[in-house]
Amino acid sequence: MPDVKHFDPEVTLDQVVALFWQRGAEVTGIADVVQATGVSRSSLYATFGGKAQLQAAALGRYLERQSRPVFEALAADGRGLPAIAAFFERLVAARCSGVHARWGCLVTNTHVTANAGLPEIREILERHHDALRAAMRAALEAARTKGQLRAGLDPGAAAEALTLQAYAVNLRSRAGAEAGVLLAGVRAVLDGFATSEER
Amino acid sequence: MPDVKHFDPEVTLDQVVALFWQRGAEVTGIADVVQATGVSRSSLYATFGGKAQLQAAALGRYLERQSRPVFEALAADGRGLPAIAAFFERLVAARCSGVHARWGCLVTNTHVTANAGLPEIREILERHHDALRAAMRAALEAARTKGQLRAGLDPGAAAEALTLQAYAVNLRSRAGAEAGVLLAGVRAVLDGFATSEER
DNA sequence: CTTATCTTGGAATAATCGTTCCAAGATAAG
DNA sequence: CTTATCTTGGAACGATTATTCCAAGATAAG
Repeated sequence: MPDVKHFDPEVTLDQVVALFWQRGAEVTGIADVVQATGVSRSSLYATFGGKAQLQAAALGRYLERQSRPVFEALAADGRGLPAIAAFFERLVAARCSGVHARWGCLVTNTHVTANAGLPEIREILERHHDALRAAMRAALEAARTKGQLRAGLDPGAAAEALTLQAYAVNLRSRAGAEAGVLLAGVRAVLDGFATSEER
Repeated sequence: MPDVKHFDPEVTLDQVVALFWQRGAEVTGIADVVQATGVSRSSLYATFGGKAQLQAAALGRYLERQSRPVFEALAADGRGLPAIAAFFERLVAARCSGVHARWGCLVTNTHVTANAGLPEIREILERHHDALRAAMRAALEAARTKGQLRAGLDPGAAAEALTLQAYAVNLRSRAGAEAGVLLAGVRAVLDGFATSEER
């Protein structure tokens, strides 16, 4: 008997992700969301509950739609170091050019926001970090079996180092860093993990 | 003949730095500044001009008082790789424990804020980046003369990589990352730059 | 002590914040 | 087509935003 929603919450959430990603969630008001999505305040609150929950939902969706596929591709790529290099080349390209140029990464950006301390947000941040580090580690293990890694390298520490590099790329790209500079930095780290023959 | 200020602008600016650094400038209102400093709105506006300029002034002061001394110490330290290691050990300690634990770095945090695009802010961000990278490069050159670096290492790219690592340490520490994990990541990068005898 | 000049406290501004509320509209089952 | 139930548009809410304004207070020179 009841009425049904006049909009698609999935589509709306995608629009909210874009909004929070580009402008920043803290400086984006509900009025902005209403204008960008065409959905009224009432429907927004009835569907998502409030800004904090909308923010958490958008962050979770970003992780699933933007980050996770790339992480899984990296973890499944068996090439070793070339897979990691390709990951960073795609990352830098996505951060510095194209539709999302200079937007940074929503997860990285969220690290610095005021509500980063909330348990619900912190959990997603940690999930993102663990997923990326695990993917990096898988790629490093593949590199190891192919004899691409120098002796004595700790894969866990190396995976953490590469994950940190990715965060920094996201951060600096939003502030206008040049793609070439970022890639050179990444390449230096990667070369340090390789055998002298591989680099 | 005129009246003189009833407060010390230098002291006030230091208090503002602490406020913006810990809480974030975007979510800190002028009312918060008034309460924390004890200086009235009128005096604040008469002295600093407005929030945007207050923010730029605080950022500039952070760079001079917090960052610059450490950068200069790094650049002047002639030990080479141990100097860089010491820099990161102090950094991680300052970010994860003590008075400023989990505050991150004001400059790093500002990369993600909405007004990071303003020319006045962007300039300070770039100044900070150049200063840190130059200090890293100086330390790497010292390492080179001491024969600590592996053959074929590009000092510029390596300096950029280490600078990026520092940003990531700042970012992740604010979100609660463990000191040991951060140090392990840094160590992995540093080891990759060293000769097999040095690491 | 008068006076010129700056500073200060606090009220007031208009705009925006997230959120709530309710009447009007839309839906689909009976 | 009636009716029960949800959705929707939009007004309204109190709180907070950055900023402005002005009278009252404080200072130091003459």
